[in-house]
Amino acid sequence: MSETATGGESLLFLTDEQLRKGIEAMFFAYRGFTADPDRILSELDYGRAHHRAMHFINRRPGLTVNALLSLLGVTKQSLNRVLRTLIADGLVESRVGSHDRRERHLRLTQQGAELEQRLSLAQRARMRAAYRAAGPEAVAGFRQVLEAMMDEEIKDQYLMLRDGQP
Amino acid sequence: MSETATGGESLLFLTDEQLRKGIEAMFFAYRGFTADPDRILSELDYGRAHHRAMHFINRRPGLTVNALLSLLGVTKQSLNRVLRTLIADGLVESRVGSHDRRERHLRLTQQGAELEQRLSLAQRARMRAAYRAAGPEAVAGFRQVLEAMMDEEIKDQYLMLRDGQP
DNA sequence: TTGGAAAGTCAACAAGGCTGACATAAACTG
DNA sequence: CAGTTTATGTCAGCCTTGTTGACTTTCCAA
Repeated sequence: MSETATGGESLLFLTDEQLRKGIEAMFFAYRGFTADPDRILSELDYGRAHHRAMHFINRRPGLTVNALLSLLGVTKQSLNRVLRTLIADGLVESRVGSHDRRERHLRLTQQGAELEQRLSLAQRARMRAAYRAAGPEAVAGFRQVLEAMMDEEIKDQYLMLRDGQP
Repeated sequence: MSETATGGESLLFLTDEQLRKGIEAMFFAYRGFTADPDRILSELDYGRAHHRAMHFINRRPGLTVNALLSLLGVTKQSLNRVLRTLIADGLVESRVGSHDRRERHLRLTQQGAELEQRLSLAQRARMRAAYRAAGPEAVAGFRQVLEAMMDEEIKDQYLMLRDGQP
């Protein structure tokens, strides 16, 4: 099989060498991705898990515990521990569902929204700098590759979140 | 300031909305990125930390503990725990440096190289599928954005690894 | 009215981060 | 040569965040 061209299109970007660079880029970039919020969180005695929970609660106010569980991909026991501290600290509010009273609907309190904003601002600042440095075409490619890398079920959730009422 | 054009170029890709999508894409994609090796590792009673160590030892055979430490961004105590099990299990070999005998130089054993290959193969398979689905232009953008997202010192290490003798 | 879903809780455990303290050997420096 | 610095390893203890398993309470829906 020719290595330089197949069907008229170069496949050099699929070499193990290229893949390896992508893998290492993902690894190192993810460190940067979480670094800024992590710094803020550690001052407040919270962790990444708290940030993630608050992010999605902010994105979908009133979502149920089950829905959050499925977005985060962790067990309810693990989430519950985080959620309990957030509720105890007055950052998250848990309301019994009106339609189905077994469900708990979660939303950020004023105070929770403020912290979420602070974390989100820091994370967006880095992302914005990266986007600006790379340019719009690169950003489109960035998102395409990431989306293609997701597990199917997770991608469905991502798309729903991405395209639901923004 | 105009929102639609600045210097003749649209900046719509820098809206908070776009940044948010990128942030969520990073989060969900990273799950996919680690999912396949994680499955293999959990069967063998190893974790992600073992994989990361083996990856870089494979990439730079003979690298010192300090160099590995700095690539991974963890403490020596944390790394040592992982390294000790890898050495005990015969996956990694530690040799006293010939020039500076304080240093330990790390390399994969035959057996270690086999496991590394297995993990790497799984991870590359997903990456390859994502690359193929997105196409070469997208892949270039993907890497550009990731590189722009890294911390400076980490980026230097990444570039050295990326461009050092391949 | 009963089955099962949603949620919460308790207990126990593991991985993998962290800090601090200390030991050793080797290399470097004055 | 004496003293300091560097590279590494190790012990002890702590934290976060993940896991499983067992069990309860609530309460909707068939």
